[in-house]
Amino acid sequence: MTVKRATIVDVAKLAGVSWKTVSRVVNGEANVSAGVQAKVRAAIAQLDYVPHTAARSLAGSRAYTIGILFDNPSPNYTMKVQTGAYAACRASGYHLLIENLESGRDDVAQQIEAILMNARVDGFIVTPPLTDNAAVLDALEVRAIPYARIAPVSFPGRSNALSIDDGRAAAEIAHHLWALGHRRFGLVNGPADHGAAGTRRAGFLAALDDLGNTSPVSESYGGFDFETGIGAGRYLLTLADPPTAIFAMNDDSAAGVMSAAAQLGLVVPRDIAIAGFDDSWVAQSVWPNLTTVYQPISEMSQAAAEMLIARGGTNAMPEQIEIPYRLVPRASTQP
Amino acid sequence: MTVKRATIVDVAKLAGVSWKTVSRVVNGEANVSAGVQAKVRAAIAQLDYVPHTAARSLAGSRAYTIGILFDNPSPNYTMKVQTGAYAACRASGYHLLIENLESGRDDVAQQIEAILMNARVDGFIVTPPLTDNAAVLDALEVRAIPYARIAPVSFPGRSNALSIDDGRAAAEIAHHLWALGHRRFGLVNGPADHGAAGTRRAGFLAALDDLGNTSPVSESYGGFDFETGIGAGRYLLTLADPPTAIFAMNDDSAAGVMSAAAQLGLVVPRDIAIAGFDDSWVAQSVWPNLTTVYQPISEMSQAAAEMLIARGGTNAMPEQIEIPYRLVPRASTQP
DNA sequence: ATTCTTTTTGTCAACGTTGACAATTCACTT
DNA sequence: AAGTGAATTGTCAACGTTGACAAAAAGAAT
Repeated sequence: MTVKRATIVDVAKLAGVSWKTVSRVVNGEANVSAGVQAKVRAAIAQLDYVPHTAARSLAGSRAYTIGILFDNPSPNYTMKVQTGAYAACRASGYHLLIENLESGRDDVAQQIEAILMNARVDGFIVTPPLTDNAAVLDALEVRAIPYARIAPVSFPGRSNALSIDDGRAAAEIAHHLWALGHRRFGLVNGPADHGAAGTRRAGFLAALDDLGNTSPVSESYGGFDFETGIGAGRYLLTLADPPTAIFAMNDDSAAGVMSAAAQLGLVVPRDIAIAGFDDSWVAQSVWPNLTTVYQPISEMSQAAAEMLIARGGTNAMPEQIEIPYRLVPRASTQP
Repeated sequence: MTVKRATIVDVAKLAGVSWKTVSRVVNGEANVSAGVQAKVRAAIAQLDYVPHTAARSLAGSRAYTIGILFDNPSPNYTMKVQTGAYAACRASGYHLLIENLESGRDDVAQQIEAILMNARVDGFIVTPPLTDNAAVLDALEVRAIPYARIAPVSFPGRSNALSIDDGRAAAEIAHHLWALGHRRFGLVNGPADHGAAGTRRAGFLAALDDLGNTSPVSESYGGFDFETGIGAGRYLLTLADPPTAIFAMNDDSAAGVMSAAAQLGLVVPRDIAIAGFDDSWVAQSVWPNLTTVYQPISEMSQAAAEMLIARGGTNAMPEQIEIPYRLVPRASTQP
């Protein structure tokens, strides 16, 4: 029924060498003469040989699998993470495993336990907000499971990490709005536990100071979602002296602010300029399209996966890599 | 460094039985006396024993992994599929593997080849639009890889499948709009290759006929995305005798129509009622919130995974399961 | 009691690969 | 020509589990 797959033994027989030699070629080990290499490669191609992952990971120490540990309410974000990691895995013949931790529940410890006990993985890519969850990081380290964090905020330097310069990106937003002539600003903060939101806020405020802004910045607090964005927007826009430009810390809440503006009869960007952060899918699904900062999520994720594949199994000597972001001006802040 | 994991041998020693007996208990095989069962379970619990997936799949025939084969531009959709499948897998100790096929490229055959050659999976969950891609289905069947399709349209009965009654759901939309007093209707079609869109269209039109509708339904054509939704909406709304209610075949394009309405100075739902399909994330991210049909995507996906896990490895005797949908009336069609 | 089933438990060889180590070959020195 | 060390290739035992089959124990039928 099923076509039986060729094994390393078949290849060895065809090439006229021992299996071990084939193994060496497959794994790119040194010290195999060019002639033998060629013979083996030809045999592999002829038989369509593909190593049996389960056998490899049973015999060796690697699992040939990278895991993603996530708990992100935003499907857009999560999918981007996956896309990047997937590309890296496919390139190296690795598999991608998805593990969803629900950190809102009260059995987090058990969930981690269950996941890590079962997971046969060469490393985990950890995404926000888990990146800043000490329990998660501890659990990984106790088991000596390598991991890389994407856009972490707390515990700098604790692990392999990929990030962008949130502060400078927010500052660019400030410059952008300032250049458009705005002088009264509003801010929609993220959830308290999302550290990057804090960094963005600081960068934004510092930049305004540098620019010589004197009027106080109105701040409102919300989650990172559409719903609370509406509330925050309504609050800011009904102040006695409302801002003419609002910076929301992510796109979803920016979309909420736009909705609030519409409900109040305000036209974007004529009456109010709005900027978000992430360049997620919403940014181009609202009208007018949202000015935002492109966060290279899949690039970060891809780099994370490559890192984990390359360094084969250690948390020692963590690497920190910064990936470039990009300001994306769109209609929502047009003059 | 790493805590060595207990193996089946350790458990057997502790319980005072042979490994094979432990294996039997772990796999829930029949013919193990109650007393031995209890002893073995106690030993397993005490040692935190978890079977080694790679070893199992090497020795046995199962891979303890379910794959998702997708090529969906909508992250929301894909994430829902994953969530459902993940729940089913976790419940049975299975792993979830993600494979992304890019059917837009011209090397589809090679991609399938590469994926299926490498994939050690007990079955694939296939999502639209791949569900209706003959090359994909053929490739799976040639290799005798079990699979279940989610919301397929073409090739009915060809495989295990999970679906909703698209036609009846669209008919309910028609009834809903009719009951609100609308008599002039517009339709935004989906891409030609998306069969479910056709089914929805047919159901919608048939229902209007049944209701005694006499005025012709204006149709426009678009993709399934926001961008083309705008174009379709603008077309419909600038007709000489424009509709008072528009049904777009998915939420993204419905959001586009709403945007077009806003650009034309029309107020939803006062001037124009708009309904979508899917109850995706956008539906609640636009204002006013979108009336739509809840598509139980993660339920379908979960059922698909359970099916594949349960029937352990065959495409014979495919099962067809229908999952209930739900009309979700929201503000966009409010009187 | 004795035999015959049936149920329960055990033994052993795969499964396809890697890692440790041994053996061979090769290219230089002397 | 022999000796040396390095480069290349080979052998064999794991890895942790399942499947096929054998053995033992327990029940049922005589």
